[in-house]
Amino acid sequence: MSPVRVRFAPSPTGFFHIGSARTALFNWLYARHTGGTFILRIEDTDQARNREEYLRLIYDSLTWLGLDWDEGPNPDGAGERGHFGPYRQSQRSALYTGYKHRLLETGRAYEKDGAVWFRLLGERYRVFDDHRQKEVEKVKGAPVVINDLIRGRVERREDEDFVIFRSDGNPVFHFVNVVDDITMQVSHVIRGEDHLSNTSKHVLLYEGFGVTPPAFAHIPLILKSPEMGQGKMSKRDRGALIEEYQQRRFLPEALVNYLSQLGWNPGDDREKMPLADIIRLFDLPGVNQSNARFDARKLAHLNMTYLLEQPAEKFAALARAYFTTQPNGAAALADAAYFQKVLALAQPKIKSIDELGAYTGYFFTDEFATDPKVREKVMAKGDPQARLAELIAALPALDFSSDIAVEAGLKALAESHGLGFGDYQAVARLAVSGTNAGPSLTALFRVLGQDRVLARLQRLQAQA
RNA sequence: GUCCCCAUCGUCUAGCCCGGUCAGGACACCACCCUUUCACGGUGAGAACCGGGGUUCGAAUCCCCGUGGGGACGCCA
Repeated sequence: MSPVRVRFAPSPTGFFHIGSARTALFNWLYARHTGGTFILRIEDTDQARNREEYLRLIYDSLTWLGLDWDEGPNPDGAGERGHFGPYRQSQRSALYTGYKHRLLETGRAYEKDGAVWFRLLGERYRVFDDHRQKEVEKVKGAPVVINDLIRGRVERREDEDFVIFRSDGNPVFHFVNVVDDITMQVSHVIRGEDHLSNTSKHVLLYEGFGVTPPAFAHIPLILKSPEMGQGKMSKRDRGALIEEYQQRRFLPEALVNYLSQLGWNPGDDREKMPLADIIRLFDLPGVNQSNARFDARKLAHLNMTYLLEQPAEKFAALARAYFTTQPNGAAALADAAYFQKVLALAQPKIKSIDELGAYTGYFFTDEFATDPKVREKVMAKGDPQARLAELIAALPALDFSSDIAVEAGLKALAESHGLGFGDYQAVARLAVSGTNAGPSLTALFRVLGQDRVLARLQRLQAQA
């Protein structure tokens, strides 16, 4: 059997979105599963829309996801690797011209209106096209049969000659795609189902060149989640761009894990699984045929489970990188030991790194916001002023050496007034953090320290 | 409009190929437990075979027709 060679062939005409990422992932997984080669090819034949920054984004996104390519431009953009290059279509024009002449010479292509057209074989007739509202020439030829690895046998009839070189002299997608796959010896074309109806053109082109087509595998599309509306996910949809997850500092392994299971599954109940297992179990016949809707909540949940199991040092590194980019991040990073203690409280509670700012804000500044609703509720119940006064009176003598000590001290305080711990909790929490959610009160006290806690209790007392 | 693909809980899906298990898991939602808050975790509940015809002793599973969803119909990729 010939070696597996697959490619991901994005065009740098826009942001890198979730659907592209999954197509790249499935190609990459298949290459790694089979011990084959993963090629990155840049389809930059649309000169009007290509942008250098989008190219950079492709490299960065793939690298961030951990989808390394064996052949293609180097990730830093300088030079390339592999023996089938160049890997940017804009640099392959001589090759395309050669292949164009082959078709011209055999009569499978002809010039018209300054463009070059691929000639279909069969009986010709003219008919009015409803969709385009004009009369066109059609060809009645044999249907093209595609034996798709995921869809099975698909039959489609191509009935019109189509342009392979524009009148501006540039080749079009269908043509370069096929020529590149031939010359790069691509064995399996794994791409979105939106290309299924293009495939008949491609197969015809292969036949025109006298080349056996590669195997095709058309994967299902990613649709918008129900609350986002109908149709396939587009670049404009919230959560559709890889960049967003990168900025929100999702763990790439969580995103890869989630994406791998959108249209594929290991055949059992496992969902969270190490990449090595995904690679081992992934195969084309296991890919689903129906489109999948993107579920941001499930992704967030998966990210949380990954976050939970990160070693403290790794979590700290992620947190540092995050705070470095935050407006008030310097304050958080000022005291490394204190920072570490705060992170220990936050790690088991957040779903993604970007929640860190909101979750830990009051640890790093005294000017934190107080939730007005929480405040109203807390101050309306029981006798918060009395509890505050008791807390303030007891605080100088409170032992802050450990959670246990803080807890014992607070319990003793409560008992001395014939009350329970719970009678102090809400108001104390409001005073030190401005909210009603967060780490345990004892941890909150201990990490914040005696001075901060006292000052914040007094401040609330004065305000109320 | 024409062509192509698809169809199991709200969502991702197992089961389908090789008909016969209370149609299983996960996310979300709800309840309870754990918890001195909020989460996490645990337990439990509700929740699906799109409809109609066949084939068969028996259909989520095989076939056909509807319906619904998606995609493609560019000198874009």
